[in-house]
Amino acid sequence: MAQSAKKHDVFQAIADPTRRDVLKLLSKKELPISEITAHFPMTRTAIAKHLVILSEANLVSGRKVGREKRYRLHPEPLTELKEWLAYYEQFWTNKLSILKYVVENNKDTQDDDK
Amino acid sequence: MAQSAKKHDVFQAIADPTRRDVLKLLSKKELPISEITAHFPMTRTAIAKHLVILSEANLVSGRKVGREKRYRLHPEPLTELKEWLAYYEQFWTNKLSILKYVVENNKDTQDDDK
DNA sequence: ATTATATAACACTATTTGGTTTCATGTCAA
DNA sequence: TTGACATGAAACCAAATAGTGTTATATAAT
Repeated sequence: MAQSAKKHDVFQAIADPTRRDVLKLLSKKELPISEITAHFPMTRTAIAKHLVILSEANLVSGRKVGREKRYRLHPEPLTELKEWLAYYEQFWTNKLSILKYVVENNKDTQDDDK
Repeated sequence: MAQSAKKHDVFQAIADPTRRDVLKLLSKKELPISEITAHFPMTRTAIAKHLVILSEANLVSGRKVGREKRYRLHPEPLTELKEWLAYYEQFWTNKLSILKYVVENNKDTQDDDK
């Protein structure tokens, strides 16, 4: 399957909450699809499709180990996000009210379930 | 369709290239829909829908001025993106090739480690 | 070799998305 | 008031996504 086909970019890849959670999971360690699936209320096939999208954005890659395929995180494409974001930082680095916003809306969606 | 303010989050809002371009446009100055539309190869209605999505993510707001509605940028919700991204910076701050890339493009690498 | 397991490959459906056209409403200016 | 302009809203359409289930293939262990 296409690993470099840029059908999906990093912006689309992280738009989905499930995919963000998958990335978070894989940031801890390499995992096979079945183990990833165990953390979500959906089928393995659905997770596999999410992994395809993440792969197309080059955010993850899979390597076969025996009969399972282990996926691991590739954070590099996130630099594109950071680049994009950098442009807008000029608009808040001199606005202290933003800090207030961050504190009041501290919605970090990281779940460290394992 | 009930437009609850959080139907679209910032991640979904910026997933579309057109919407990212709209944000960039509005970062220069406040603009009415018709002027925004002039920059894109699509109808005013399509742009209006994108603006609804951006509004739901609180990335833009519109105020009526006479018979036109001027939209302006609200960069604050992008901090959520920055927060999310900060978690992954740990994975490339020790990868010097990436750091080099970022530095060479004059992007500051402040880390909001959690 | 047989069997159990992990993943791949399809086929299908429902929903969402991004876009259109059409029509209605409201505002400015002559 | 009338006409031009700007927006809002609805109905509709095509394509892409996200999900399902089933079947096939490859590998590991016995």
